[in-house]
Amino acid sequence: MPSFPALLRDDVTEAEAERLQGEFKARVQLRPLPMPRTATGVDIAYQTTSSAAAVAAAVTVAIPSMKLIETAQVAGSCPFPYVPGLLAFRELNLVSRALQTLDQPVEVLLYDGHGIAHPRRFGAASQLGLAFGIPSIGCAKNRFHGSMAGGLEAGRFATAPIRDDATGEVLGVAMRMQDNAKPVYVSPGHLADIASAVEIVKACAGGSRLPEPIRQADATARKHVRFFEE
DNA sequence: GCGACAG
DNA sequence: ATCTTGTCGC
Repeated sequence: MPSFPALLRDDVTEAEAERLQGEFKARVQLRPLPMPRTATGVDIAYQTTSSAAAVAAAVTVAIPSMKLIETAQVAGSCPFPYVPGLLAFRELNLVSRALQTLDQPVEVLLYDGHGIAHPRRFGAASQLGLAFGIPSIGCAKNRFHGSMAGGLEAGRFATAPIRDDATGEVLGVAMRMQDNAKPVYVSPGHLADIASAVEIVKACAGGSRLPEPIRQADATARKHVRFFEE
């Protein structure tokens, strides 16, 4: 059960959503997180770009074997529009419903989006982790807030810091999951720090560009979205 | 005013 | 995010 259900609402206005982020962002905690035994990836697949029909999936795998432990998926709607900075209000309601159908406890959440690498240091990964009081890590496919400092080497697991353009504060890292692959953007969500987040995402590396828990959640969600449409 | 803009 | 075939490469 979530500690802060308000962070999972999808029936708020944009103004209310921003107010909620401002109210809760200070409760995010960054600290070392010991290597967990499992990681749970979550993702959503939509039937249409702008519409609400979607399927959320949660997949728990063992670390470091990446063997499947449990998977859950739920179909529903995401009525809140996509607004840069407010992704949480579009996705977390459905995501939370998928999470609550898991039988096994969740040790750390890997979210397909940013954590503190966000204009208000409160991306969807942070909001999800805080809502449930569970450690979370953001792992996004594209940069959103901040810029990469310096160059990024070509090899697997090469990293480069992502820092706030105004303050210079390091918010996360860009990291290649495979040689020469486009990097993913890793930032702490909640109850983890940058170093821990990087080590955990590394431990979840498989053979693709995305960490295995997220790749599997993505695959599961789109498979079911397709099935529900037919 | 002109870009930038997670999914 | 999603619409989409073949094609280049490991």
